[in-house]
Amino acid sequence: MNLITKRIKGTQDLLPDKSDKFEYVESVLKNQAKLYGFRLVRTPVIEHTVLFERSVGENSDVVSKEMYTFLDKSGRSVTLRPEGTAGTLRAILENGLHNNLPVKVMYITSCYRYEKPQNSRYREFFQFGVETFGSKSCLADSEIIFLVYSIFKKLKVQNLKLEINSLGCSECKKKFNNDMKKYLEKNFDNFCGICKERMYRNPMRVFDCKNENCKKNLKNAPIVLDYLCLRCKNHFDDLKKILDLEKVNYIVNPRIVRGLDYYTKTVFEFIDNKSEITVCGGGRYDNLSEEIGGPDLPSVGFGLGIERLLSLVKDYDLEIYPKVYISIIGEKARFKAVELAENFRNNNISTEIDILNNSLKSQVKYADKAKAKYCLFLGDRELENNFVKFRNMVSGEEKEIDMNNILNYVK
RNA sequence: GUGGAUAUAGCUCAGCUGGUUAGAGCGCCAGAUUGUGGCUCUGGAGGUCGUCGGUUCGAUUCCGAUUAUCUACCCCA
Repeated sequence: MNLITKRIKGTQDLLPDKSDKFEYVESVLKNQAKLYGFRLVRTPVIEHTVLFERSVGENSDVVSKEMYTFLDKSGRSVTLRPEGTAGTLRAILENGLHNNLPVKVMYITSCYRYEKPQNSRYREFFQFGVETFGSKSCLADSEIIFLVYSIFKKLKVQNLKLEINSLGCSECKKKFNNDMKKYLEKNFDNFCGICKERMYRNPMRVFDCKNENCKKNLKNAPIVLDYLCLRCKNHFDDLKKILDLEKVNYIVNPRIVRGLDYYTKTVFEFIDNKSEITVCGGGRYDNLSEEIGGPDLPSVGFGLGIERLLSLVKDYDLEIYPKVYISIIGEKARFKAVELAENFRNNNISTEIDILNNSLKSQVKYADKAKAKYCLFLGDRELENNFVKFRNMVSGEEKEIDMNNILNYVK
């Protein structure tokens, strides 16, 4: 085969084999979130570019080099969403939902980032996320962490670790960044080029560098947690207390800072022990609403990578098999078979029928592969005497059933 | 953007230091079994050997370029 074109780099075709699993996981995500009181929102894939510049942060890698941004026909700069939070918050504010607090919403959407694809990393990927708006309380933080936990439990995903940290409010962040900058400047020559740039734009992010040398030089660097004001410290301590009470295991890692600029106070990541890949990341973003022109609206949420989650889900249960297969023997039976099939389907019985004009043998073979429960045979003999031959595909048992009674039989 | 690997049938892959007609397994279709799946046997369909160029009497094989895929880094879900 020589197609004129293939799928776009970093995108995936979701074929029936995998889509069953996708549907299953999606239903678990939605059901668990509903248990916690989150309701679904859908926002457009496409937003004005400025929304992401302001929220995710112009200096972040996501905005500065990974966005699908283009001018539409009227010359407006628009962007395919690179994450779910900004659009969700925009929609909440624009539609005035923040007048009834708290607002708890979830979303499952595709996101787009123009980067080089690799393991568990795509240009089009699916994100599940929840956001709680209007609560300063660490109960809101713990609630979403419990939700993630319950999802993994339900899906039987194990070997994940939870790392948490607190970045503090804007005051704490500012003080820390100042000292961090001083520290980095003192050791300026010991850091790699990227870090050197970062120390001026967003010093905290130097912690994300994986360069061994840089890591070494960070050993005596200031620690965010030492800079928390009393309120932030209490918030973080309370969160830990609640997690302890519910026996949720976590590691405090003062080095996780996250790449999206909007995070404040609590941040957390669920990391797969084997691959070290972050499956779920989130935290608090109390200033984001004001950043995009909204009121003071404390918020907390997370994003969870569906593809990454799918690769961790081993077994799942989803009945998708047709119940009945109708095999057709000879020309005359075709119309009767169609009539029967439609009758079954109208009665909520999933039914398949030969549409390839295949031999009877391959028809039954197909029924077997499709895992149909029953196979019906319709040929001249049956038509003449007004019955249907009925075969139980599991036991192999066969019966002749009166045509007028067949519906009750397959039910 | 930087590094590594790969590209042969629908899928997974063989193909020796270059040599007639490019193979296997699985899958698909058919027959053995003239109206019946799972097991077995037999046959069949299906390939511009990623693309372009070079070396050669001759290239799937060697060389160059290009594209695509995978993978590591950066970053993130």
